[in-house]
Amino acid sequence: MGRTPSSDKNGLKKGPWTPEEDQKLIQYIQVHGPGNWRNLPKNAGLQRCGKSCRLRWTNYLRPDIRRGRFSFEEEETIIQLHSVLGNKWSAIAARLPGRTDNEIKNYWNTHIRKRLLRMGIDPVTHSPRLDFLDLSSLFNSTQLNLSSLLGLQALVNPEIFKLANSLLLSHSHENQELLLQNQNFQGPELLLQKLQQNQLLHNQSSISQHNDQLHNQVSEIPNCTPQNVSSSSSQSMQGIMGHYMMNNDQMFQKNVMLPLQNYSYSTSDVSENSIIQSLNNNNNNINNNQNSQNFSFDTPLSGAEEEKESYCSNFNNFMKFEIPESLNFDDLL
DNA sequence: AAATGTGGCAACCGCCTGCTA
DNA sequence: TTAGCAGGCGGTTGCCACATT
Repeated sequence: MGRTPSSDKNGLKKGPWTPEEDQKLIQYIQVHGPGNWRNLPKNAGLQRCGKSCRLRWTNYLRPDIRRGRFSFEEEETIIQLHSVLGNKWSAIAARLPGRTDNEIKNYWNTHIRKRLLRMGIDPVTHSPRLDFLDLSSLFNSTQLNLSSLLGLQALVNPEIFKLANSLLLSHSHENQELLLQNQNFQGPELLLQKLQQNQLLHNQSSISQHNDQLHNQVSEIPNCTPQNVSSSSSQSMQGIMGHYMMNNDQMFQKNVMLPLQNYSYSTSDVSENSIIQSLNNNNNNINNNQNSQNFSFDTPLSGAEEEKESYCSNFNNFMKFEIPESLNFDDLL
């Protein structure tokens, strides 16, 4: 693992550490502490640069390192922190005891990031990627206003559009004016951008008030029936989606943005209480397995993933969509 | 069984920041 | 004030293991 053992021009060894080197480093630090990293290798009898010793110690040998799979809670924390902090791995690691920035970075790049991409979520902005469905041409070629957008109601969950409309009304009259008056509507990006901006800019009390409304409205959404979903993106939605159902402030993103990417809708018999409960229990232990469904996946699930799949199934059943192959948007608009 | 592709991850690289003389 | 240095940080590399063809 790692790089081929080699030496640099100063005769210092590079590449993977041997057990003997690890032992030397551990023993030295246990006795003397790390002290000056530059002097450490010489004092410890290691043919390594100080930097290499420091990295080996902080990323692998430190006794408080927690190794093994990331738990569901850890993964949730990483996603949430990343949505706020970005690629500040050390800052994220500071909130995950026993995990190193390097480990978190690797986990993000090899697991979380890929899954977000499969879900059509931009791993940088944590927002839905509209290129996921490439609707730009559709919207650019059609004069669009809010009414026509809401005309999609026949195709998607009507309650979601009701929610979207309600949000537009409650958040800002600007939205309506923008959408209804702008005959040269620039496409879905603008719509979503404006909606998100208004969501973000709304003051705290309004958000609080709005969250209550959201709860009431979401609780009115009829029960849904699971439907076989063939696309990989839909499958992966059942995992990380857990994060996006956690935060009430992100409800809008989940209930409005994501449905816009997934046009076909079907209802299922998920418990509305379980949805609300999930929304109200961010980062708390949730063991609501009564509505768990069995799904097939491309790869075996880790413990954390299995936990998530079960945990998220309620919401995912609720938010399951398909894109009909024969869909003709011109007719709809 | 061999070749090829892919995922995972430890380790390296180079830039940045803060401290100190 | 500034130059030098140590440590921190994020991005990238490249090998190994496993899966797929």
